[in-house]
Amino acid sequence: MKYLKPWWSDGGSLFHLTILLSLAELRLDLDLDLDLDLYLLFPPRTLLGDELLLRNGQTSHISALSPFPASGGWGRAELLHPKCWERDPAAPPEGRLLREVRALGVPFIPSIRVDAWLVHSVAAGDADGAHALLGAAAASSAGGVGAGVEGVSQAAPGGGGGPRAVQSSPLAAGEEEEKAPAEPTAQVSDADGHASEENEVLRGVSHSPQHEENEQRSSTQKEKSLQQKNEDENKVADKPAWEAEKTTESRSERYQNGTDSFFSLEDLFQLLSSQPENLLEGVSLGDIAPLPRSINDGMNSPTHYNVNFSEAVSHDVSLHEAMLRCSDNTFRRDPVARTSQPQEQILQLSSITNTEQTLPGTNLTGFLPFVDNQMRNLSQDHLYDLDINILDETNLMSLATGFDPMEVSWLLEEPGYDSGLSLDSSNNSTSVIKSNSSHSICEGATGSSSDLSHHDLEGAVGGYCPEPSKLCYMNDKSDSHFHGDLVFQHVSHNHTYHLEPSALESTSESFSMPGKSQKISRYLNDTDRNLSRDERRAKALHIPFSVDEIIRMPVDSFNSMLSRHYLTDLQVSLIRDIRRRGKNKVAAQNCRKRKLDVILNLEDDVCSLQAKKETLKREQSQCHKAINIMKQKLHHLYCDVFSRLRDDQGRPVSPNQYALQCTHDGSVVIVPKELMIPGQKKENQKGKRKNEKKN
DNA sequence: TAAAAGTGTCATGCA
DNA sequence: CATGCATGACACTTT
Repeated sequence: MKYLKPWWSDGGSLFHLTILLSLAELRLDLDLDLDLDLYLLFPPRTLLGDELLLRNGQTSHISALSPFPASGGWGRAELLHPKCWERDPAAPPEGRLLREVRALGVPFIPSIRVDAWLVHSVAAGDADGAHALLGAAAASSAGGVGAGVEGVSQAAPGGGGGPRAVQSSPLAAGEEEEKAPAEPTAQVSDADGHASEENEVLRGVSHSPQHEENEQRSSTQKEKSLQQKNEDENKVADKPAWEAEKTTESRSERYQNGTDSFFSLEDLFQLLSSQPENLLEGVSLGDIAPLPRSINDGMNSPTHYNVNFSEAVSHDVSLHEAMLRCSDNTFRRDPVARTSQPQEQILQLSSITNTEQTLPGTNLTGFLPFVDNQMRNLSQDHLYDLDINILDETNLMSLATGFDPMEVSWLLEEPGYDSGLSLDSSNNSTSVIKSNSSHSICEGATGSSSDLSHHDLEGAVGGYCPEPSKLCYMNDKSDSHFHGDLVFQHVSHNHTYHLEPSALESTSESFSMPGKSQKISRYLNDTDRNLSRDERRAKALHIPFSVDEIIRMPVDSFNSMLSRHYLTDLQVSLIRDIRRRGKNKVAAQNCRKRKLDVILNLEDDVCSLQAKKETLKREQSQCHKAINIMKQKLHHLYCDVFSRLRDDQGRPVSPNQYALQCTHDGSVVIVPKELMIPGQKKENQKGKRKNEKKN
């Protein structure tokens, strides 16, 4: 194992650590000896040439990136550990980071980058082996870097001993050192020219005289620490992981009480979380799963590794991880310098990246066996800058940040999210992803830019973290314009409903993704869960108006409001969308009410008409009855009349031969039936039949 | 678990 | 032309 010792300042260890939390692919397991200053830098996006050392042994790099902003994309801030304040009362009560971030007022997603880089890799000397590498390049401004170095290739001796090599890496490193004491500097320089050259590039100040001096110094320290470490390792070697963690914790305490202060990332997150306007609002330490004792432990075996991953991230996120490595700060901050990366290396890495893209998924479910040896060597060479002390004397904590691009960007990608902006323009940020293929680790880092943008949009504005446990990215003001544009572009092109499925997938945008809402809702805390989507969006974008206000406000007031406040295009767009949707929602509700009222009214009409019908039927039957009664009376009267009638000869008049007929003048005459009007004749006949039947 | 009801949203047309 | 409103249609959620 090779470790590059963090450089030490007069006041203690000042370890500049790079932690790039890619929302998609990066995950960091680390626990570092951090003390005085912690510089947090906010990468607007991953930079070209950034290497990703994957825990599965793969090495990747960023092959396509947007230009580095001329203004300097790296926000940089300082966070002071409370212990530092104690030592330095004059130190500001809060880190520059917080102050600067507060001053930003722009969306940012917490991320952490401390000046040096940290490498965590499973590239090993053999194909199946794995080793963990923790690298700490010195900050360019920070002076030399001690280098307790062991051969990387010795991390997993015996080939096929990956698990063992991983789990016992620190110990194994010590053993290796005892058996064949490695000369760190010599190894660095003894590496083949190619590797050395790359190391030169990557390690930057590592080869400075001061650095060499520090290396020697740190080598001594490393040997001491190795002895201590080996003792500790032997004590805890057979203990369960949790016991090992306890041991590590106690060791941490010891370090805290000792000369070397201990400052883990957990401390960092706690510190951040303790801030009133904390940047990592809601960051749950539960999501920062403790690493099993050491990175190496975490790298112990694929199985163990996976288990840790699953446990480390308590969400259903796809756990991708990688360490984003860069040579040094200068390199990282300077795009020109960055482009000076050896093209060969880039190409090689690119090829690996491309190979990686073909792999199903990136959640590192196992160690990939096909790691190219050359690549491995390259990785090893790049991993010289590792300080065993880091593993040795630090409580290795897992910063489990397995981000699934689909899930970390849930807010923006909520089904139906519509920025209200045009559909037709291309999605630049997406194109970046596509250019790198959307599923590679490399893309994960690169894509994290866009993903970060999502968070920038949704979660980070004003420091709001929609998914606190997920969002650990910080942006700084210098990046805001750059990042903001990216964000806006992304959202601008994020209309969902006419995109092809592939596009939806690539943009993590789904208009109808079954189960996604539930998935999203899982990430919402109780407060946010009660909010509507627009409310969450408004909250995410830190829109200074309530959704209700936006919707109900008269158009004049609305327009004046928009003009009065300085709002980004994105905010204005969202506000208009909110207003449009809100009004339409009310309109739809009214429409449905009206529709329901119409239906209810129609039902009432039906009921009343049915009642009326029944009434009429009853009246009809009553009329019929009355008519029949009248007819009966008429018949009786008829019969009575005829019974009294006599002809000229005194004989009774038969009603069968004669009928009574009213004349126009009102008189009644007896008419022979054959002389009767046909209608009257029939009527009389009917009456006769009825009477006969009744009789 | 399937079906119905409810809801939000979008597209479209009209005023 | 911008805006509001109404409404059908669709997808999704809730019952």
